[in-house]
Amino acid sequence: MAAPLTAKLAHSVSLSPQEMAVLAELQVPVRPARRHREIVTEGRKYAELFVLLEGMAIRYRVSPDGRRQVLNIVLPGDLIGFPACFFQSALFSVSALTDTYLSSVPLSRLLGLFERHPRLAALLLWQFSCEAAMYAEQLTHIGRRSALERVAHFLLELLIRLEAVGLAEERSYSMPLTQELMGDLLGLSMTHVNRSLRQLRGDGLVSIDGRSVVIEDFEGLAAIADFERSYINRFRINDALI
Amino acid sequence: MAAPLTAKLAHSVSLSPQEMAVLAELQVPVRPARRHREIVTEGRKYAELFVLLEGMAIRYRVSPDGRRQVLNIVLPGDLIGFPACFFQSALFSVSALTDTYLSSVPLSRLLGLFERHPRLAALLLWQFSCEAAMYAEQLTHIGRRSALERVAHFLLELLIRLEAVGLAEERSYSMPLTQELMGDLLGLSMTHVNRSLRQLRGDGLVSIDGRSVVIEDFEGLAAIADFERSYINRFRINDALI
DNA sequence: CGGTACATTGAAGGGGCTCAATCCACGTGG
DNA sequence: CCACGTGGATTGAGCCCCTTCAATGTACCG
Repeated sequence: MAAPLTAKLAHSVSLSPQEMAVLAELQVPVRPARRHREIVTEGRKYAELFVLLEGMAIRYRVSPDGRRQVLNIVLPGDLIGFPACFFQSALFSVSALTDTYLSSVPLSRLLGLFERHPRLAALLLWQFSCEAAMYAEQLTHIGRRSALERVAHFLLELLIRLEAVGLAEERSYSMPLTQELMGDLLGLSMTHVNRSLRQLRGDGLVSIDGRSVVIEDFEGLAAIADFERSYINRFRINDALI
Repeated sequence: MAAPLTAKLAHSVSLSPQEMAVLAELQVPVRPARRHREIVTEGRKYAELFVLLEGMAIRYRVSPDGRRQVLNIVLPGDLIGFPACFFQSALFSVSALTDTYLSSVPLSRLLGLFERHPRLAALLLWQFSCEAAMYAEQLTHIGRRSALERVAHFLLELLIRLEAVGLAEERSYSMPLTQELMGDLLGLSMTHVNRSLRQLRGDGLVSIDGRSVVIEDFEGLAAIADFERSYINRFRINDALI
């Protein structure tokens, strides 16, 4: 099993051998969670964070009347359990999209890190910030964009995020979500997600065959979605921190 | 000038005199920001957090084509600048709704706190979690609820939040947002916000006269909005932290 | 007194939803 | 090996919620 959290952080800062050792300790022991299994359950109490080592998951919330909102997708190296473990009970659930491997970090150990490894603490704060910022981004998309814009943006954002963790080729990847889940993520009905995808396909911007997605015209999609090339850079860490 | 951050945290945990002293230091010196002035500007770099001591503000984002999304409302005692100060440049702006007073906390001082006052650090992490959780909540509202539900929920949520900081009576408060801003917050057009408010007024659920809002039928609104009585408790701190 | 900010209301159109049927791939058990 | 069930994708028809555009009212302020 790789150490995706280490890899992710090493992209942004250079880690000392000691820091890498501490991070490595956060990523063991490894434990599996199978597809469709809940990793975090809304309403339950947690005193730990999880590191997603392999596979994918979604954060989501189901309202009493059954409407489901997917908040975002969790990729390898991401932390699971912020903000959940800071509350008396988790405010939303996390469910494995594929078979996954996780490690668990007790809250006490996390807080200990903050005392003893201030630089790592800053990096973890930054990771928490990324999660919060992604919710805020998603809010602007759902609140103010048309269905076609949302779908186009989603396809590009996923390409960039998957690429960053080595799960996509230059212009293609395997779609982890069903159209129904895409709808729940984008605030659309499944039917309309399908129609939007059809239009993008019809316009030659993307090819979809089963799970396989090929971005045929990045610029064309980016123009529809108002997608920034430098998407990933928006989340760059403040160098005053390190 | 009061110390609203101290007051807010003291609601959840009992603070030692020393901790209260440290918190007090975070809330000086005081500096004003007038109505409509930007406190944080998207794209700029920050190496500090702000504590909102008095007045209100909004977090928001404007897309290149002019569409604006208000993320949420900032009340006294709230921290401004998470997640902004952890990034190379702020991802969204914060603007004063009223004349406000702020204090500024350099990032280095914040990180120092994490080393020297672990319990306060945990409380600050919890505050960050609250902000992230509120974005996630807002996502589920905008993504999956009708206009009437959103407006009703907003009116109740604001009542509870304002009450918690002493800015509302038991069932009335002064509305800090224009209908246009409500629209930008709820992902609706201003026109439709107006119509939704009219319907709620027509049904006798709420009275609105100028800025003054009176919740005439809490239960009726709560039924429409699927609002939980214990809204504020959802964000209760994990007692394993303290 | 004119200007600006905000609220209000109407009319008309469309984007996205609901409901419903169909199709396809796949796995599973008889 | 086939029948069947299941999960997912696709497509059509109709409609309604919400948007856009537009006009008007009203309070406040320089």
